[in-house]
Amino acid sequence: MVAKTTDRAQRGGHSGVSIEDVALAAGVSTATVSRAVRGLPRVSPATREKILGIAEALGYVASSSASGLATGRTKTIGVLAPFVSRWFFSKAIEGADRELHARQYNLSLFNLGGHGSHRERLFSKTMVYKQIDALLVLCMALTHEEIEHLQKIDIPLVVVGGHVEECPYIGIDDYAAAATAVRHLIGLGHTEIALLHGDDETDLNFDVPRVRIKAFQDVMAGAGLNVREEWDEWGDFTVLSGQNAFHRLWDRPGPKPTAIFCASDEMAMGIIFEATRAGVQVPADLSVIGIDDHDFSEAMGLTTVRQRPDEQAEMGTKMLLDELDGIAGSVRSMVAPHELIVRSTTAPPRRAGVVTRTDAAPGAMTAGAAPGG
Amino acid sequence: MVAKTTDRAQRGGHSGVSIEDVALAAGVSTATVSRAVRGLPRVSPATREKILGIAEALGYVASSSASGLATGRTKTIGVLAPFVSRWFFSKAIEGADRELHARQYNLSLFNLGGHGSHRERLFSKTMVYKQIDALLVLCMALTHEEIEHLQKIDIPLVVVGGHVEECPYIGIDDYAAAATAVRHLIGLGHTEIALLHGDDETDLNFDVPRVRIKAFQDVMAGAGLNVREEWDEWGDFTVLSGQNAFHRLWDRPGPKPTAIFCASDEMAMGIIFEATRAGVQVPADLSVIGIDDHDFSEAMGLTTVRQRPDEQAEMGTKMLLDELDGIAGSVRSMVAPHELIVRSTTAPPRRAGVVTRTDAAPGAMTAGAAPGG
DNA sequence: TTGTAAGCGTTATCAT
DNA sequence: ATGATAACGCTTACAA
Repeated sequence: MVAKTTDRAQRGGHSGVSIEDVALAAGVSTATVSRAVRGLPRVSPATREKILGIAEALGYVASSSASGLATGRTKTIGVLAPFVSRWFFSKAIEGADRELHARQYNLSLFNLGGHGSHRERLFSKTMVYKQIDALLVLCMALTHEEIEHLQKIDIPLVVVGGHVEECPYIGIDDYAAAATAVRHLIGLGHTEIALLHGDDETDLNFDVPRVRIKAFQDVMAGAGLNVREEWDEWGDFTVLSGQNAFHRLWDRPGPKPTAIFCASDEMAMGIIFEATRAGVQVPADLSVIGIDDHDFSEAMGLTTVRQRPDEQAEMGTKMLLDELDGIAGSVRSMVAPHELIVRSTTAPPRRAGVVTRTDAAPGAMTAGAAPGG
Repeated sequence: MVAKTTDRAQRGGHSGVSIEDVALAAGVSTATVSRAVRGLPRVSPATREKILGIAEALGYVASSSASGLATGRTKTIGVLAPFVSRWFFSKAIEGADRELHARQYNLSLFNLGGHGSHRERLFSKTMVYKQIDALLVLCMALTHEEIEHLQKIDIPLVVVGGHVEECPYIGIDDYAAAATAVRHLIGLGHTEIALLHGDDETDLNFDVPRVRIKAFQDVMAGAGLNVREEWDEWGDFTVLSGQNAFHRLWDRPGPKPTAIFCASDEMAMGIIFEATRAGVQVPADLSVIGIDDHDFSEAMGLTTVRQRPDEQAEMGTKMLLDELDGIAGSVRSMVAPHELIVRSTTAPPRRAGVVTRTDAAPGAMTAGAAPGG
């Protein structure tokens, strides 16, 4: 015991008071301190109170490394994300954190960088293995190798917002959500509808964009509507890619669509900004609908299909933690709700024959939010 | 050694292969394995290669708890943030992650919830103590008690984006940045300038808003310009608060400003959306400038003063890690650069006598990005 | 109710 | 260059 202090000093002196210090001060064994501070039974109220008081006074906090080593649990769950500053991901992280925080777990963030072959990306079990008790994967495009790695690590796992083969999954029904959006446009009377999807040109496992495309095509076909090859545009879910898509669409000669379905709100905003700048009025000349209900969508009046990544991640985290708590079977796939939110970027198309670029539709605004380029 | 397997099974079986398994398979001691896998010297090339091969084959990954216990370092740094899904914070987290990832550290995220007395908020050393090697605090308003706690934890600490007494700090010169914005407006010829600041009505330690207000007042005074009491509005840095501020400003009778300086881009966007909706043209009727250079600012054409939270956090993280690497004195305060980005939401004021609500200024857009509310 | 002591998987010291 | 071995601080049977 005296030697202890000496040893510690010799080894460079890890700071902090240990369980033994508390035990000594309280005149009990470390085992009792351990039980007391963790609120376990088998400690008399008197000793518990005494120990807690001393622990508090000494500023004792258990070493997570030590208890992790002893129990085999780190009380930390990992969150794997391709981005952190994009809407879906930052919201999801926030949601996961809520649940984690409430249940005294820590959140370890692993940002892998976007999906795409050109990005540097070292994903190995080394990163996460033995550091976390469970893993929440956010809408990642994963290679087969990565998926294998993941599954070898034998910890609870759930993916939010994108399917990964063989893994439990939480997210909206992308097909239904996209179909809802397209039907809204068709219901308004549109027949000339463009698509701005979010495919990335890689071979990665990421089916969200494809599912939304499929829904678009099916609904259009189901309504007997023509899908024009040249109105099929793509982006990478960002505002900028939406802006670029607008120009590709409008700079090309030929007829223009009266509505466009965008696979994300951010791309929809890009369309709107550039449309405005080009003198194309929304929704008079062009109806725009997205998917997400981004933080800015309400302010912009964007019609969209809402989803709540925070709630999805919160639910996923809850499942993970329940599983760790011994409730086997807690982790399972689940579909999250979506909801059509009609605002003011969608309206019936102008009647045919009306000149497209001059007068505003009744009630439409004329001031500019995207001041001269 | 044979007993080992048995023990493990008895105790519930922590999975995974240990250093001893590798040592056994390689016919060397655990000490040698430890040196080999960590790339330390004093291992012959031959044995090293052999060990590495076996480790790889067995899928060995060192237990972070065990090495954490042995070394006293967790190889993870904590990031404390009041929000994660707001621009500044998500960017900062991304920046911190870059540096951390590059140097093989983990990032543990602690989301404390916004500053403000009504929010539930349990911040104690318990949260972070003995779990992290260093702490990066993101622009938090901290109570005195919290600051004390922080300082008692004797680990490297740096705060990014907001001053905390006695702590090393990295961030832009808020006074200069705000002054730059206001001078730009004045340089354009504006004299009727409103302020949308971001004060929160709490007693917390958070001086960024106050510094920006002071700069506004000083520059106005220095230019001999009048600061109107009723043009002093506040928000909480969000788009919505900017929208609300616009209405408070415009719904009141009396003269209107020709320009407004907003303490953040998001609030500036709120102003622009509502101005547009109300038929107030930007920049013809109202010039708007913000601070940040938010992701959407370029798309919106927003004039602003750019700052780079990711780089600030990256720098802060680098300092922290250098300090941990034994380079004493690495952690120190530093001012990050800012830069005026002139886009298209600022222009000279209309000349007096011109009717305010009818015709657009030459070249200004007339289409609406905020379709009929 | 409390204590004893054997792990947990590494690292680091000191021999060899 | 390599190996024994004692920490590291905590948990948890099991004994008392």
